[in-house]
Amino acid sequence: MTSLSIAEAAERTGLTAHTLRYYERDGLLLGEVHRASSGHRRYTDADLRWIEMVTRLRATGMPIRDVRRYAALVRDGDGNEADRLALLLAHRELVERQLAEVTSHLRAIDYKIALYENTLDKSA
Amino acid sequence: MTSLSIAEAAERTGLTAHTLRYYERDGLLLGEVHRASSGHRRYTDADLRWIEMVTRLRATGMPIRDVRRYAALVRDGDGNEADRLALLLAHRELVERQLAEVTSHLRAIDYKIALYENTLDKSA
DNA sequence: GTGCGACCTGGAGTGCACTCCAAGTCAAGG
DNA sequence: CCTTGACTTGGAGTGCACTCCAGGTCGCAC
Repeated sequence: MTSLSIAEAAERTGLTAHTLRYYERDGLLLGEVHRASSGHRRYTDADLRWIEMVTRLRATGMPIRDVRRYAALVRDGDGNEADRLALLLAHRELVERQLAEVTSHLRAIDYKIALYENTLDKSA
Repeated sequence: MTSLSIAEAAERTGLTAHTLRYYERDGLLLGEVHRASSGHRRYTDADLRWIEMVTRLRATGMPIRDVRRYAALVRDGDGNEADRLALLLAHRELVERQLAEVTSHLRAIDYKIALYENTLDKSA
């Protein structure tokens, strides 16, 4: 169980140190990150794994507020798995709808691109 | 060529009247929307088609700033098709990367979902 | 024991994309 | 004429997610 400084954790997770502190302050983590005697944060593997999950949720567009809610459920421990599942399922639904929407808009943009490529071919 | 009030245009485009005014003010449209003698905006079919394109660009994550740049190119007329194409191609590239990223994060979340479904199955 | 670099905190600031407000205009209905 | 409702404007306000700052602490190297 290695334990990393905030700078190292930032590098591992792809977040900034600022963001790591912000997530902790805002209740997105499972608790306070352990501190060294100096008061500096020390991130465990478990911390990093959780932060990776948070990153996945954020990268798929889940608002901070909902990540916080999910974190609260996990923090509360066993017994609310159904709630966690419901939250994740709702999120997946949303993401899939968004993926479909973006894909369809992208196709329309592709069509436009093809038009421009045609125009430029002819004029060349 | 019908011509619609801002409320009607809002309904057709799925944007709010506020947003339509904001887009116009911010240079995302191809020019000032025509006004009735009362000073009220009157949207033409061409306006709506352009707004639809803006909506597609926005819905795929293009920042306002870039939509404005694209609008400026179109407004400037013939001769810069290569620039427009480059802008759209760059955008497509970005969107595709994002789609891939979101999809891969979603798969990881799906895995988590499967774990919860398992847990709940067993305990049921 | 002084300087340095990495870190700490509470709180303020930033950028983006809207979103809303106050005060006013206009055309139509009663 | 007066009211009503849909609109106009410039500008202020909001929500989100960071991002940064000032002032301070800690432990190590010189």
